[in-house]
Amino acid sequence: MADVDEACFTGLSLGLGLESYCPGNTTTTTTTGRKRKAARDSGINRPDEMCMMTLGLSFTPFPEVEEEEDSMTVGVHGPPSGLKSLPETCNSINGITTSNNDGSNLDGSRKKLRLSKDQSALLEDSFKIHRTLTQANKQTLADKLNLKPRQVEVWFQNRRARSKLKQIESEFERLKKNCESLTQRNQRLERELYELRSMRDQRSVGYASRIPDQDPAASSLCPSCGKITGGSYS
DNA sequence: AGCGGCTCGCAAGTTACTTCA
DNA sequence: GGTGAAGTAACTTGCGAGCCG
Repeated sequence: MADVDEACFTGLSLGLGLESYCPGNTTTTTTTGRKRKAARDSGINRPDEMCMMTLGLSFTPFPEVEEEEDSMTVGVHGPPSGLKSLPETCNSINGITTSNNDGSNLDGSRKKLRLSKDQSALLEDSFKIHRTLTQANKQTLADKLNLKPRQVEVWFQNRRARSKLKQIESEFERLKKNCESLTQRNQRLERELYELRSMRDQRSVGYASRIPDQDPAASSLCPSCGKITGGSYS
């Protein structure tokens, strides 16, 4: 059964006009259930819509272009480059379906939508309010933006990921600066310690015979005056 | 109450496409 | 025009939670 599911989600099998696939009628594993969900989110939630895809393959979108490969693929012989660069908010150009409902071209290549500034802005605004989506929210946004709910969902997932990445990066920068600062401080203190030890050694030359060697850790710097405290010769 | 199957949402990681220097 | 890097839409996989029989 899983094989059938797989086949139904490839452009090739659709192009061959396999019998229509009814997502709700099959007993599936968790994985295929997920695919079913993805298909539903992409707008394929009715068997008749699967049939529509097959029909969509039955014409030649750009008949003036000779086929270069065995398979009839709209992606390969697709719209003129001028059209292709237009911002597309749906999967059709001049009413001709150019991609599968899963967002990929019929030749199997992935079709990538570029969100407009307005779309991005609205999604950003929504993200600022809530980082996660409710079903209703998702549908509302999708309607507003003329996107599929699945696309809104994906955008939020990616946005959360980007947000987390930036947070990690800024945290890394903060810790790096902290580390640099502490390193500098450590170097400064080591220099001071070295100087103080030198001073102690010079002073202790005269007392060497009278005062036993002190543990450097036993003496410490007075934070207010900077002098050595705790030593017997301060 | 406990169990198994299913669905759903999410995070993490990856792929592939677009844009820009 | 070609190319590599960066950005990002879309995808895959795995996991946990909730629901239901």
